[in-house]
Amino acid sequence: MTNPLSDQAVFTYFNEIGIISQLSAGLFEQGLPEGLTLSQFSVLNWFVRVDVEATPGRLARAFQVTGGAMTNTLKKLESKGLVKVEPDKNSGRRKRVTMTSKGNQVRDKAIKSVAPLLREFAECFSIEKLKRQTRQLAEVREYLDERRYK
Amino acid sequence: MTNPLSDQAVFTYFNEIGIISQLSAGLFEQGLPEGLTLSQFSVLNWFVRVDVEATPGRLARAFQVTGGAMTNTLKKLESKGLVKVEPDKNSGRRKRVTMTSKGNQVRDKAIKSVAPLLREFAECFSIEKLKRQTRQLAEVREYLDERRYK
DNA sequence: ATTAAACAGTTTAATATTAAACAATATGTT
DNA sequence: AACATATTGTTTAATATTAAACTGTTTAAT
Repeated sequence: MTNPLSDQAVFTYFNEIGIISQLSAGLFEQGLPEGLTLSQFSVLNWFVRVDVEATPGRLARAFQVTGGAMTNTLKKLESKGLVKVEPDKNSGRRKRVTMTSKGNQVRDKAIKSVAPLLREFAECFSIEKLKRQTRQLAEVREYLDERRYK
Repeated sequence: MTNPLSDQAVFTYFNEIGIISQLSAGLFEQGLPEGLTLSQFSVLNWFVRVDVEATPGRLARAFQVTGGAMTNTLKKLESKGLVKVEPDKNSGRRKRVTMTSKGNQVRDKAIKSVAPLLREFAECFSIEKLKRQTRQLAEVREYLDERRYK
């Protein structure tokens, strides 16, 4: 039995998320240096937080984008000299992506430029609440990810 | 004084939101009929939930997109015969947008096609929790919206 | 009444993304 | 060993979006 009320609740939920995604990405990118996009910054940040090397496929999976999108992002980063993309010695179809020292510097600069934005936000919203929300969001994200190819 | 830990928490929060936005829009659009995009469906849905007529500008503000984006969305809807766009009799620069009866039918059909998706989701996540989260998200959305043009 | 400013909507150029087709390489089965 | 299949990454075409320039209209100020 369908329940239009709960349907509407679910729809509204995702609608809010979509708008926040759009607004936050816009605000965030305004603060980024070197014409970095959010995707590009995210890749640089990944190299600091997760691992010092990666394959394009691993990055694409990490950010839930298509391989084509990651190819594009990496090309932009490479043309700015922020990452290095080399053939993998052990496998002819893989590539090995690493961050350059310039990439590291630009990432630090980016962190500094957006810090005021983030701090201002953190003043208005309790970090504890935010973390609680993040855990709930992660559950939803995992749910959606599982249903991605159905 | 900067706090990198809370910066990271805020960043992770918006990152989860961005990924959910992407995944949910993709899943949702797969279920939509007539090649409707999420934006197009959202406009149709608006006419049922909010008002029977609108201007392009009002819709653009409601969905937090640029005027150009709304022009594009309305053109697509108009070419499918789902909305009608007329000059406003009282003002030469405004236009008057209404949904056609076909638009109404397609919206109903769309609601029906995505209902299983929404219902499946509603079974996994308590509606009460969802509504609580939606209220929190709305606060964040309002915050971002206020800072949009700073 | 003129003129300047604000407003509503469209157009243009640029871009990030997707899905699908493609090339090259690796893996597994017989 | 040979061949089919899967994997990895790139390319291509389409599209939704943005910012900025532009057109036409209304409002306000003098």
